[in-house]
Amino acid sequence: MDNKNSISKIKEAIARSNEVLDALADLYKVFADATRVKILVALTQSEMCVGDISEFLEITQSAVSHQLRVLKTGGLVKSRRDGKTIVYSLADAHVRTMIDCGMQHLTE
Amino acid sequence: MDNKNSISKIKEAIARSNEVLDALADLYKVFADATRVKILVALTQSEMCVGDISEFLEITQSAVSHQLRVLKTGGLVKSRRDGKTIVYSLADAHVRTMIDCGMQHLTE
DNA sequence: ATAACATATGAACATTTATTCATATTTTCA
DNA sequence: TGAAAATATGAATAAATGTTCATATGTTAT
Repeated sequence: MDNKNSISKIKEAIARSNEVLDALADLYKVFADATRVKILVALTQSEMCVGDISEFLEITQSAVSHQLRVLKTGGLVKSRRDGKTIVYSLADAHVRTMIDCGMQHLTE
Repeated sequence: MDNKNSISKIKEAIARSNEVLDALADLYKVFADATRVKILVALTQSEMCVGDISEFLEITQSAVSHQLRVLKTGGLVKSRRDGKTIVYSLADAHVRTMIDCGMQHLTE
């Protein structure tokens, strides 16, 4: 059957891009947490240090620090030291695009 | 301080859109699994029944069914009955856009 | 009606994940 | 140098998640 044939073509295509699709899921995983999303959205407005984020999200400094590590490992934020504090900001413009893309889906 | 002031402005903005940001994280959650991503990408090529998906992903029919429910609850796929089988397809064009957006981030 | 087929569902289990607590590290300033 | 401040890290715990197994539901064809 023709349908059968095209399904197996798709199967091959998926198998070929298996690693990419795993990476794609991993990328979405980084966005898939309310705390991280709020951190990212906040960083679209201004760079911030850990203490500021902790304060305005009203969660412990440790929790923020752990989540920032996830975001940094995922390549979504970068950091620089400024005296005693460490200032976080979005890694690049793509992050903003990803958020906008999701928001657009929500608001249809 | 001016920085202090702008941080508290951002805090208010985040608090105001709290529910939206929770929903945004929930949306990303639906994409945040390799099995679901592969199902979605497959569906960008052609609508498919559960058995086809199960076969080409080489996972049990039950697992596929469970994941399709997550995708459907999340509003990413829709289904229609065709005789004995149930055919799944992408819910709308936004899904494709979300995937493209993620892919673009990966391939920079 | 009943057998066969396709899909859905619920319970159980293992794995992952987010947070907290305690503590380590690094920098500033007295 | 030593105390204080800001951040990072590791272990522990609770909650969420994905898969499998067994079984239920719904559809077709005999």
